[in-house]
Amino acid sequence: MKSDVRVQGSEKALRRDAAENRQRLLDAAATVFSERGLDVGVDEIARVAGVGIGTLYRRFPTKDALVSELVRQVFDDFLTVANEALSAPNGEGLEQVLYGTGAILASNRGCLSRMWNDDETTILRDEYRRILFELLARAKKHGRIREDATDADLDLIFWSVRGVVATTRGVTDTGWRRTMAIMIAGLSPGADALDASPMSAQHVAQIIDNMSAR
Amino acid sequence: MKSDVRVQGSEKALRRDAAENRQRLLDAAATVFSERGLDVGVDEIARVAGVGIGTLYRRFPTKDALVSELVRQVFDDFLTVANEALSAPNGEGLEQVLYGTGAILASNRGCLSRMWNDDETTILRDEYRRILFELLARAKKHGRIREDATDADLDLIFWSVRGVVATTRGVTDTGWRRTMAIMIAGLSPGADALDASPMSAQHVAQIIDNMSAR
DNA sequence: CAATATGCGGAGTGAACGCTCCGCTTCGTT
DNA sequence: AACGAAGCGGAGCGTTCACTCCGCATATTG
Repeated sequence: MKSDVRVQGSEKALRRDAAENRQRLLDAAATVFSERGLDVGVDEIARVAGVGIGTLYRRFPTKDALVSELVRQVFDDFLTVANEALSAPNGEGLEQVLYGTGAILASNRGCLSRMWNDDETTILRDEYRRILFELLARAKKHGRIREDATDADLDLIFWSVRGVVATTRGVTDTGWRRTMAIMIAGLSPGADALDASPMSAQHVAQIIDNMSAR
Repeated sequence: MKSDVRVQGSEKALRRDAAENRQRLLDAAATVFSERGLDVGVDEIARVAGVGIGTLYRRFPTKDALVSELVRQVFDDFLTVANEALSAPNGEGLEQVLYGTGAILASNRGCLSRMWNDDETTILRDEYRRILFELLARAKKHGRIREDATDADLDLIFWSVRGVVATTRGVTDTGWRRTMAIMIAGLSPGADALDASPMSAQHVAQIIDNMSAR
């Protein structure tokens, strides 16, 4: 979703073979982490990518940095989906972005457990959440979502679906889709009154902080 | 929830000091795993329990065995809550057991990530699920839950809440409670039609198998 | 083509961690 | 009190895994 290797123009361009290898490493890492989790060793990543371990470490200072880059790309995808949903009519954008987010989560299982963020990812995440909140407001205005739904409820949907995706692995997509449908139905105007108060914004902020902390 | 040390009467009773140490280890493990996750080393568990590493390994053959015992106790608690809910009137037992389960999950964060099961735990789990399904049927009969809700939806609630609990850590209980409320509302008769088909029983079985596999 | 910078591979290093082993201690019994 | 069985501690072992280092290879420039 972003092919230029340079970041903020501060790094020198890579030699052609080096750039290729970098991409192979990212592809290999995405595949292997998805299929077998983040505990797979770096040597396995290098092997699948067809390069040496040294090459991996010349391109990514630590294993965490490699994972971070993958996470950054996932958030990049989230943001793309969110921006597209902004064009949806009649307040339908919220549902669109939620299902889109679920689909991305489902195809990036490997990175699910480590969602903490570097500075760049934090920016993407904040922008993504800002758009989600805007879409929630629109959905309310069109009567698709109940008035007492809160921004924090969207975070709950995210964490819930992430949990279901992590559990259902590659077995089926019906699990997270059904979860999404149930939660959206629970936030629709016709549903019963909710028997629990929403999370406070302070709590949400603290939780997100914890994720970044490690 | 079960103080006798013997299992199936096949093991000899422990010496008094040994039994004490065993309990201290379980308590220490529950605390430490809850607060810092399952990656904490066995030496730390032993240190907190105030015993040597050797003592830990004389009582539990592997670290996994120690975790398994904790998991078994959690499922024991699930089953207790489920049995209590069977006495609830007017089909209210389902909500009771769901919130009870959430509370147990929230107080056992450490074991969340490894829910795979030994034989004994599998029995507890199956019985627990059987009761949940019974309570779902009753809730439907009393018009508290929509007719098109399925057994598998209860598994989704479990996995969702577990995901939220894992994310919200010790910050707040409002997160998982709100999630539960939203999902129950989504399964209430008044809510919108669900925009997704349920998980098949086969898929659920496969997913649960995967959890036991490792 | 020559010259130089950049990149490459993978054996090796150090740290973390699960687990074992054995000399010493404590408990329970007679 | 005396004795054997059971328990205890923790140094140390083996393995795993992230990461480093350096002699060789390749791309790029002029």
